[in-house]
Amino acid sequence: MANIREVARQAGVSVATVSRVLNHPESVSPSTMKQVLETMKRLDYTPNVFARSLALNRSSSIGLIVPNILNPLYPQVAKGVEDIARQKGYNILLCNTEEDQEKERGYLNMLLEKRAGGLVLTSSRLEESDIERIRKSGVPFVMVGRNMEEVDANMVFTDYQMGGYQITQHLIEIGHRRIAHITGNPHHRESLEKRLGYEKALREAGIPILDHYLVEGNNEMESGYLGAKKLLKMEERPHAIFAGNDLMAIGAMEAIKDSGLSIPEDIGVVGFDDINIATLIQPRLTTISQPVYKMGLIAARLLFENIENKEENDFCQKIFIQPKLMVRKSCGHEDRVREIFN
Amino acid sequence: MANIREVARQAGVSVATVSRVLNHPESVSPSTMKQVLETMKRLDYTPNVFARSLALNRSSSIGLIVPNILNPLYPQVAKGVEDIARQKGYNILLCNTEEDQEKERGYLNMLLEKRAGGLVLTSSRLEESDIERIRKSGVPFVMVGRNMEEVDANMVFTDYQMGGYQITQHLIEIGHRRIAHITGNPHHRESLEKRLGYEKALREAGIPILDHYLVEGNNEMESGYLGAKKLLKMEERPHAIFAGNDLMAIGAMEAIKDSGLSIPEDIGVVGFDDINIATLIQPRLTTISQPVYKMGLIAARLLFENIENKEENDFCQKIFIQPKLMVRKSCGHEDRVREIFN
DNA sequence: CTGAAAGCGCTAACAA
DNA sequence: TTGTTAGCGCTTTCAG
Repeated sequence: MANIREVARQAGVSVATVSRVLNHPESVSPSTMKQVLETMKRLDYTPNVFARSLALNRSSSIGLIVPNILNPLYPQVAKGVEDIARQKGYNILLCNTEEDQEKERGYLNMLLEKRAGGLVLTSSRLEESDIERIRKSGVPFVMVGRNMEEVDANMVFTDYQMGGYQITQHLIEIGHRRIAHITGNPHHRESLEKRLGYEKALREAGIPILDHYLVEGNNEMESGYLGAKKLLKMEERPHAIFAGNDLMAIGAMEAIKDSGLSIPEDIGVVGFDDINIATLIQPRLTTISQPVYKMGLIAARLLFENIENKEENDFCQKIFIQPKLMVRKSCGHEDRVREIFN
Repeated sequence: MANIREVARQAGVSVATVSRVLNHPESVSPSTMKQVLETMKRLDYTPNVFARSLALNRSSSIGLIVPNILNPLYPQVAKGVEDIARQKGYNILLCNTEEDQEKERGYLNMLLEKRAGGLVLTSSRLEESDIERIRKSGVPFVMVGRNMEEVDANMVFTDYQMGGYQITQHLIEIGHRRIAHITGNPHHRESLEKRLGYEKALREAGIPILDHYLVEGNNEMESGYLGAKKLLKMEERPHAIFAGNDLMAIGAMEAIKDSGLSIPEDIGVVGFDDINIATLIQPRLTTISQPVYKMGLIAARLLFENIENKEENDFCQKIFIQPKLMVRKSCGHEDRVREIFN
């Protein structure tokens, strides 16, 4: 493979000029420019990325950290980020943490060592001190799906509390009173916020908040199944279950079906996320929609703004996305159903 | 960040020795070894990957090319590959081609330029000449989910023809006679093979193969929807539809439901892949299962064998994985149902 | 077992 | 506008 020196030699210029053609084309005269470009093409020259990265001390990769690539939410975010990154000539380093903070920290170290050009952290479990470390490293980053209020950083997220509020309120509105909630990992801010929204809606409606209607899950389908089983055993079986995400809602639906009950006649179920499966299962799942693909796009654009103008971006943006209630059939109340599919 | 020179200085040795500690520990005396290791730890030293890559002319990234990250099949493969890569200290460069050959080729070039340590190509659309180019570049690679018989390369794939045969035969066995097939992209080898299996089963059963029962799809859900719509309009409506993958099967099911028909009473539907949604929809989808996560693991292991012993691996492996028929409810014949989700 | 030194290919400051 | 040259940090011969 030809290198820059060979191009320079054959084009009859210095390596600096060749480098300039690539990096500062405005500072090269049209004629030499043409000369060099032709030689490059003739020799099928491609700059060595390692050498370039070494000299610049940064790479053209975006580190993308996701908690669980098997949750259909994240491939959508990934696609959003990737679509922008490709345009910019960057590529994606995929890091799947399996909701494990240690793993996530390990990946973070790796990405910092590899001097990723930028970072997108989705539903990150990192602590403030980790974030501080990223900032110190100078690598631009954006957080998606997590609002760390106390931290000054670029973020794109939805209003989870609002979402939890909206969907609980909807359940109340259509007549449910005994409403249970299966939370995500209770240590996660998002889970807490969804729950706060849930409680707020209950409180406003004058419905007592019952501890035993609050079941702990972990965002995986199985925990929804288990959580629902637990709820179904209760003497005062809930009228409806609000699961902290769609995966758990689907698990809950399975549990309900397995118990010989039907949805929504015997018990309503709603979720959060609006993953694509939500419209494919029966009954279709009422849920809160977040435009995840778009959030990926937005995050990536924001990231590149920071990569490209490192200096002037000392002000962080917190981009708030309004969640949207998708009323389908799993919550009951047939006449309010809006069909989504096709 | 400390560099190798600083470590060498503080440890009172040469940079070469420090490098040796990292790369050829067997050639360093225990005492200096200890000395150097301690200094490294004290200075919190991490080798600069760019410099290393530049010197070695290869990186510690695995390029992973997938046709469509939104198809739940591929995140599973990705996870398989990633799980192995992480163990080996490699990371994943994710490339999503959207089934576009040009895009795939673009990514391939990028990965070759970036001197990826290895490549995993899933359901690749590349041509023989592209494969030849990879081989020439010396970058080890493994293909997943595509069998290029004529090409000598490492491959992990399932027997698509067998799968198509098995599932069609099952449909025949339980009484269906008019069986239609919605193909994947007809230019893809896998689609062709599935179709050949379908035709073979029909032929063996003495059922005529009808051109108009062969509808062209493209592996996306919508094409399944459209394909089924087309089939439902026919005078002699098919008894069952074999869709080339689960996504299309789900699309077909939607179309059937939209037409007011029921599955499997009016018409049976079967798919291919056994993505996780298959057990979540109603009726549960009869399909052909491939252990995709495991295939990812196998492919990655094979890849690292090649990365680690570049010389001695001049023999390519073609790893054939037997597909498995998962009989559920969408094909009809209740009494043969085996439940999967518990 | 260890050290000196020559690259790996590129960028950018400095000079012209 | 262009060229010279000093790094960037590491690996690996080649000597010792």
